[in-house]
Amino acid sequence: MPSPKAPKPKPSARQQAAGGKRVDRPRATGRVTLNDVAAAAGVSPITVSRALRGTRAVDADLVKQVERAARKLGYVPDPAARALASQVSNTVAVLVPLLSNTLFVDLIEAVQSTLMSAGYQTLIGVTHYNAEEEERLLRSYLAHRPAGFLLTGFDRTRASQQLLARSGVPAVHMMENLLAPDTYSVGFSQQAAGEAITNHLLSRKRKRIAFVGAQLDARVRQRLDGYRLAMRKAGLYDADLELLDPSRSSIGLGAALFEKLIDTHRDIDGIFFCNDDLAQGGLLAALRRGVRVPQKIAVAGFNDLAGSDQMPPPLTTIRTRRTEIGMESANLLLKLMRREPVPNTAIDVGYELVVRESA
Amino acid sequence: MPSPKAPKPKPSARQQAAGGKRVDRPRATGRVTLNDVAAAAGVSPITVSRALRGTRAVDADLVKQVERAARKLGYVPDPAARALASQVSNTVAVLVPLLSNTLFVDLIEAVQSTLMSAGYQTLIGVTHYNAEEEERLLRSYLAHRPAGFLLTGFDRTRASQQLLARSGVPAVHMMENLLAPDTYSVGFSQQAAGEAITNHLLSRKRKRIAFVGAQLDARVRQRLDGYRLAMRKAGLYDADLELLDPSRSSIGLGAALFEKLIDTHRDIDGIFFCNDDLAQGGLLAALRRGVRVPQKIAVAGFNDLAGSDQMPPPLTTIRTRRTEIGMESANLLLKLMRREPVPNTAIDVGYELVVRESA
DNA sequence: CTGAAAGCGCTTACAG
DNA sequence: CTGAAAGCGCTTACAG
Repeated sequence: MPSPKAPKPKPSARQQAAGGKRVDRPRATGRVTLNDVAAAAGVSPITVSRALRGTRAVDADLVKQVERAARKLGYVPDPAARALASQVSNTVAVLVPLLSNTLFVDLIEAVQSTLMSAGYQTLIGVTHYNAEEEERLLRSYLAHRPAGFLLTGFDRTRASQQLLARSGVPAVHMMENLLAPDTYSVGFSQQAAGEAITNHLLSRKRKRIAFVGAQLDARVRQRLDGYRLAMRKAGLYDADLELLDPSRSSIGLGAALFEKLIDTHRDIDGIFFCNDDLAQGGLLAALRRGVRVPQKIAVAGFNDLAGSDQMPPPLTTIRTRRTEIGMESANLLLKLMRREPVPNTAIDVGYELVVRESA
Repeated sequence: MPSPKAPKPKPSARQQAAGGKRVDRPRATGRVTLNDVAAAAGVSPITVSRALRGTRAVDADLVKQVERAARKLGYVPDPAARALASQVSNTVAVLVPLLSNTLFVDLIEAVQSTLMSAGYQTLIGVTHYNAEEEERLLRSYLAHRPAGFLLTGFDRTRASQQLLARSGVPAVHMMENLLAPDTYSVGFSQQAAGEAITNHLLSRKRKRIAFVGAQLDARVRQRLDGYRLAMRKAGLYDADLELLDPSRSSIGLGAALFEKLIDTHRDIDGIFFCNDDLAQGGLLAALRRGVRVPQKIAVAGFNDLAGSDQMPPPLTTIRTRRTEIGMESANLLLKLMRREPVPNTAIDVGYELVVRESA
């Protein structure tokens, strides 16, 4: 019986190793690596790493040498190796409720172009206005060691909040503002904007102004708060004038809600739709039903989406600065990721009342 | 003078090592690793790796043991480590021309949900209909060792094509079909669809049918080809009836082009807009100008986008199966990534003529 | 069916 | 300002 403790062939392997580089088990990838660049430039790999990233002082001549070698060899850093070694990727995760609302598309386009020029990738996650789905996405993205998060709004699960806090990954919240320690946001007061557009309808001598809302997410509810405030201040608030539907906002839904409203409330003389797609549907339904806008009913929307200026009649609305919010959010996040000092924790970009013919 | 060759303190470090685990230079990450799970389950790390991935046969009991340990410890695999070791990430890059056309948003939503349930991440790149931009994105994504590519259409730079071919990364082309070896696509014949909607206008007794196109990308040109074919077959083709504008498609542009067209061509009795947003703008402009649709001019669009069914009058159009294309493309790519046999290299999902009141 | 060793391509932490 | 060594957390390629 051969002893299981018989000497292993290891010593000979060591002898081979002593003779030069071991060549067994090579996992050739064909990729140009930092080592290749280092060899070509005649420096050590760490110097290449530092020269290319510019994180630490490297002799200017060496930097040039390294850059030349890297360019010549067509070197492209490996993000996976980088992420593994440094424990942080170059990926920023952006979480939005929906892609079918052009509002968020504008936001994303701005974010993506700003982050891309700074060398970051963007991972887009769609939460469908669902806090549980958001939590799931957060968990999955956290495994990728994102460099930062760009989130929409503030209402998320307790677990999501803890996940974010514990991870230490910098995050910026878009579209709303909230003053709280270690909380960064770029947006505007949804409530103030809701109040402003309601006040505009009031200034047009309207007394029976309805609020039509769909989706009913946090931001819609804040606009509703603004509407209530304005109506109460005018002494005209009537809970019966609120038509709230949790379904997804769309042109078709706007048309349906408009018809429902005018069939049940014959005295209405103004409508504030919480989003432009609803308002567009309302305008088209009014046209079909022969309801004159703004003479019989003044109509206002929110967000100033594509097509609102072409409606019959052109829609009065609140223009939100999505592109600006996207850019500012990305820039703020960039600073946080680089651990640079940040002046404001809540940037208010404001909004704009756009008066057209519908109100 | 102390000798520079004095014995280093290393031996003592080695003695320490002999007494247990070396603890110098630990880079604590706090992360639960494969090793932790292996220790808890009482197996080797490779067994954990195999048990969790299900790639190779592992004893059923061991698998359960490992899964229990992983769950208990809250183990989440590290994608960066995985990508580095296996030379392939779990990321699929999706390249679309634009996000502001809901067509592509529908496509992305379908793709993302299909891929996510299969454990893949989606990286979305926007090319802005620019082949150079696409090439840049391709290069940057290739560095991430994507598991697969989902591309829009077929017209890209020569360099992009070579990049793709050399990378060996599987790719599926969406929205069009092309029969070529090692080329996978899910879409429909843009030309046939363009011909079909033109034929529909012809069936409505229209003789002076204009084609209004914007963007003028490959797919729009194919629809134009279909229009020309139908008009020629009917003996009614007139190059003067084509209004082509390279700017980005929008409702506003559609309105402007409609007005330009009717001001210069008083005999037109039908218009095929290459995209629904243009057609919607045209319909709204017709309303403003008092041009009756379809009595005076029949109007048709393409894609069946949101709002087309609410237009005054509802728009006749071609419904494209974006969600189906997205799902089928993702499923096809999934098979290619798993190196499973693939039956068809070009899946035609067809299209649908939706007749409403505008034509 | 299971495992010990090596390696993927970088960066960190020290040291000088 | 520059570098040698170790390590990030996995999987591949062998071996049994």
